[in-house]
Amino acid sequence: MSPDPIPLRPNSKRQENERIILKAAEKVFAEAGYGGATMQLIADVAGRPKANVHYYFQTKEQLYRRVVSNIFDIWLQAADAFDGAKNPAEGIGAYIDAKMEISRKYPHGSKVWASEVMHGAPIIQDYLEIKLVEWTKDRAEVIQNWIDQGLMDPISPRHLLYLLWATTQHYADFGHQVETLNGGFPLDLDQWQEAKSSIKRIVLKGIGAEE
Amino acid sequence: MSPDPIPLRPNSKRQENERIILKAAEKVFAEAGYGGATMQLIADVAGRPKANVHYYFQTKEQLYRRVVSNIFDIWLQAADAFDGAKNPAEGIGAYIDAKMEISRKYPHGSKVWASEVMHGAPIIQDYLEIKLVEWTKDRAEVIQNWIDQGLMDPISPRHLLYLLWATTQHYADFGHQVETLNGGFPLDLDQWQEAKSSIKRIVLKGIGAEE
DNA sequence: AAGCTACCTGACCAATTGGTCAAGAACTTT
DNA sequence: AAAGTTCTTGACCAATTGGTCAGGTAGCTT
Repeated sequence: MSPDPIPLRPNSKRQENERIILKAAEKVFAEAGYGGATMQLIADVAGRPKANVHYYFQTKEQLYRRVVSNIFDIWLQAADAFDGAKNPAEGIGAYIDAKMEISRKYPHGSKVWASEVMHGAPIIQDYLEIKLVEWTKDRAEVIQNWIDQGLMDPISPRHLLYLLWATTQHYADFGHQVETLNGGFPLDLDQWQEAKSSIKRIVLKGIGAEE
Repeated sequence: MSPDPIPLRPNSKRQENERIILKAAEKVFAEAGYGGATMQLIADVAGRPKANVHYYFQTKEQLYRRVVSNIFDIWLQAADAFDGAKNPAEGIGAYIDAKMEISRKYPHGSKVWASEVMHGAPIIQDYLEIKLVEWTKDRAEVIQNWIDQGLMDPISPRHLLYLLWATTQHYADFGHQVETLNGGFPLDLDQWQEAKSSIKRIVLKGIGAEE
């Protein structure tokens, strides 16, 4: 019934073309939102006819889902920085660095993710309810351990995590605002560095975890 | 040529109907984004035929612009909390309270605003480039004064403001995520209180401005 | 060179979109 | 009660949308 053109052994051509389309889609979804994005525009940005996009991704929703889960995986990976550490200053410091690098390197993906969650996560509820809940629980426990060991002040781990997420995402999601307030120019590398150290300074001192 | 049905002395009926439509529009724009929102859905939520919505707001963009500027004005008003204060703990503390109240009371509007900025502020560039730039400059000066008076640590005022905006907005914009991580329930009043005091505690200590 | 599979795409379609309009209903003002 | 204004809305339209499909090409395997 369904032709289902997905080959058994992923062809290199398919992989490459999917990559190009996903990159274009990420940009268009980020700039226009899910509802505002059109398959035609994605096709144009990817430099191919619309039917070709539909050859690789049958529906708009499938394409969108791939874009979202790609960035979500990157997002979760930043947790590695968290895990190896033996004290809050090291762990949270590294986590801030990692998340800021994500905001800098994947601004489109960050926006797509933010947009998705903001609109009630209609497409990736399952991700949120399983992976994220688990991830948060683990990390909150790490923080609680630090508190119990007297390595930092007794602060609600959950609200600390929200502060970290919000602040680091801000530089991607509200990048346009940040840019406007920077005289119309994107932050340069020095300014990114300044942002990172400002955040780390406030947060680490704020939770009583200075080195 | 254009009928232009706007009466010279704003009728009370018009005011009331505009209010109802604006409220419905705010919700729909927040949940679906500008591109995903439809005039038909807004009309349905407002409980009136689509043509009636078009009677009060000629175009989708005009309606949207009104929704966005309404929330932006509320957002800027929170600055009052900032201004009256004589030291950072009081000023920034009050500002955090005010912005958290906005997140709690106007979650739809906050999302619309966030969405607009995230997509490059195509509709309200002018607002951003004039009002916001000015507002930020003023507030940054207030913070700089506090620093110069030795009332707080020497921290980049700009990045501190970003941290405040991001964190307080988070509870509205990412309300769905917060709710999911709260077992599927919205924060109750005690939890909002806990959020506020956690943020204040971290930030005020973090900038060296404890009372 | 024949056969198979993956890839490609112009033309097309049903559904939905923002927006219009004309004809009338409901108020105010005179 | 007539005249003028504001409000209301079903029916309609041109444009755009996501998605389909048939007929073709390119490249590997035998």
